[in-house]
Amino acid sequence: MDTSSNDTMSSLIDSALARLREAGYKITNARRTVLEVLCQDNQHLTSADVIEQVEARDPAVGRASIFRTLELLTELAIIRPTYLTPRTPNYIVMPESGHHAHIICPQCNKITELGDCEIEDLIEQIAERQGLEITGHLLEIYGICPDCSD
Amino acid sequence: MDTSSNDTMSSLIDSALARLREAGYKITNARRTVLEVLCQDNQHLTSADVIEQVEARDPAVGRASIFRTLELLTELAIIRPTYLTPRTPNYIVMPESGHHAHIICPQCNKITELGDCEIEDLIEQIAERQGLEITGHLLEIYGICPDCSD
DNA sequence: CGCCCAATTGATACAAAATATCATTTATAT
DNA sequence: ATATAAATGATATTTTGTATCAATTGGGCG
Ligand SMILES: [Mn+2]
Ligand SMILES: [Mn+2]
Ligand SMILES: [Zn+2]
Ligand SMILES: [Zn+2]
Repeated sequence: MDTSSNDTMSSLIDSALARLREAGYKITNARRTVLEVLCQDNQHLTSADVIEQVEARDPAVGRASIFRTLELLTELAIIRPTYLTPRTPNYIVMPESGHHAHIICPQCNKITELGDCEIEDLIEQIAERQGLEITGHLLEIYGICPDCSD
Repeated sequence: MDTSSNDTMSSLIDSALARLREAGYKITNARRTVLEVLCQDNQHLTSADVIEQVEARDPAVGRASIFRTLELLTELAIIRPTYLTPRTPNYIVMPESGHHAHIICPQCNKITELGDCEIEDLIEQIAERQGLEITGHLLEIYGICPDCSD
């Protein structure tokens, strides 16, 4: 049994539940089940993955609640949506340099583009260390924008 | 008239078309129209945005071809999907530190997680410069993985 | 502990987004 | 110009996400 990673997992869940509670939300069966699934070490789950695994654990949990929970957890910055395949997300034109950096406000979704991301050196180091040919990068910074920060 | 930005735009399109051709794909009306829309300075377009604008330019272009083009352009790393709202994308559990960094292989979508992203100093500088309260960041590096690089 | 009650749920119906299919068209090499 | 595989667009279908609403439940209060 992978006890140590179970410990990490349950502490992740506990910390998430605490954040939920602090924000004034109830700890419900649906939310706990979704969190249990998300905190298992299989990262990068699609909504379909989550639905499938929650269904397996507890068929009584409804689809709608799963989506609602994913949305709520995202709002609270407990989870972050990323992408692997080109689906619903927004598209940017990647310049030939392959560099893009921006700030996203988690409240209003406003984007502040950063012309220069200034991490070329770091990228180089990582490339060498990993033995990879690096084609580009995206640096996303999450920060409350002036409009939302009062 | 915004001639200079038009120039940049058309050179962006030209470079994209060249990459398409080099990869052995045909330059079709549907693909050119989608690229024209994407290269206009409205960044961060959703697929719905693209469909709408392509429809406006040329109603003869079919929806399916728009999706196919977005997928192809992504494969060729000409565009990159990003996200704003929590939709189809994959979810990761964000640690309390708010830091996450990984490498994505554009070919096979394999993810290599990076424990330490080492850009705390840079983030600090950007925070000060922009006058923002920064809550976290995601650094994505695109690189062909060993399995795909031959 | 046992009420209370707003918050949350799950079932259902619905809307939107994306994909599979396939006969027709078109870009490109010769 | 012709040949031919690649690509297209129309259509049908699936998948994904959302609105509605009566029923349930978590958690504070007595
Ligand atoms: Mn850069
Ligand atoms: Mn970091
Ligand atoms: Zn904001
Ligand atoms: Zn790969």
